[in-house]
Amino acid sequence: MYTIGQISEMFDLPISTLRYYDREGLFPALKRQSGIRQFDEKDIEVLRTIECLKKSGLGITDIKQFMIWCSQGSTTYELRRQLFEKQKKTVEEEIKKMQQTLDMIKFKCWYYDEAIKDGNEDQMNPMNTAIMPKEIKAIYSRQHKKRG
Amino acid sequence: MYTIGQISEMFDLPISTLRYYDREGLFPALKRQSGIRQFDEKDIEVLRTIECLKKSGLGITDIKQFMIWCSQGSTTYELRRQLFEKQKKTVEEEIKKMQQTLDMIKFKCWYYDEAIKDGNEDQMNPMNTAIMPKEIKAIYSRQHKKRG
DNA sequence: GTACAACCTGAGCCTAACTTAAGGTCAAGC
DNA sequence: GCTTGACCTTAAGTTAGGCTCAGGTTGTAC
Repeated sequence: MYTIGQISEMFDLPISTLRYYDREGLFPALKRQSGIRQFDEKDIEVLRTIECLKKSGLGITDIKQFMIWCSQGSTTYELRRQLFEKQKKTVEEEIKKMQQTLDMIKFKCWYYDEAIKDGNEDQMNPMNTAIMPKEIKAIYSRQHKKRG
Repeated sequence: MYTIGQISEMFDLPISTLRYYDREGLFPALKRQSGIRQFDEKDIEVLRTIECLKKSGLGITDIKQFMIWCSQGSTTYELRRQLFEKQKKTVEEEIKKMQQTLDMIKFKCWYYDEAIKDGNEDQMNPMNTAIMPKEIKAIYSRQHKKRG
């Protein structure tokens, strides 16, 4: 059994955040002793899960839903599996987008290296597509509809 | 020359967002005709840049700073380059973390596949570390300090 | 029996990035 | 000459994910 202060140290999370999670219903099984929260191993597992789900981009309300499903036993396995399948796709998509953004940034680094060497960038043209390698330009232009 | 409505369609951004960006000073060179915003090619380039910087995780205030640097000409090349170098590292880090999260999610998918087959998950143990492959467990356990 | 730390609650505050509401201008079409 | 639609402004509201603070309780040490 751990107090909120011990858990706070353990996970390096502010006490206020843990209370907030509890208020939002993220610890359906958390016990109390004359008002004071008592965290056991199961609550620690729950907190680990919260951290994982948060990292994957889930919001507090979705995490709450997941915790409710957990407390409902094996009838919700399928729902929980679906949640993770969906989240898998989301994260995979996100990684792909980040990779494109990274390519863009790498181009910008190169661009400013050149600009510093040459000293001839057009003042209000922070993204000169004319000199852009075309694979970068493709990513860049994907961000808006064609005109005309 | 484009109106705010045309730009809104072009970039699939709400008009309110474009006005918000303008209010925040993200279009230092935007012109007006009797109050009405007139977007030209340069403003479109600026908006593309805004979208790119946003994707890389930059906040509005940092983007504004960048736009100010752009309007200050070649004396700020170095500052702008540094911004992108920093951002490159940030995005690379983020991709790494996302990759770990993805591994975790993949494990969860597998876990629920098994649970659905066997029907024997421990009810309040949403993350059973005992059956976790150890490379996943390592990622998972990294999230909190050791106890005892 | 009192000092002190650690806990509790509820209400309100905060930031980011928008969004909505209320009220106003202006040109075109009928 | 009035309605419609696209534009404008300022101010306030929203959502997420917390944080802070005032005021109160609990438990252990001396």
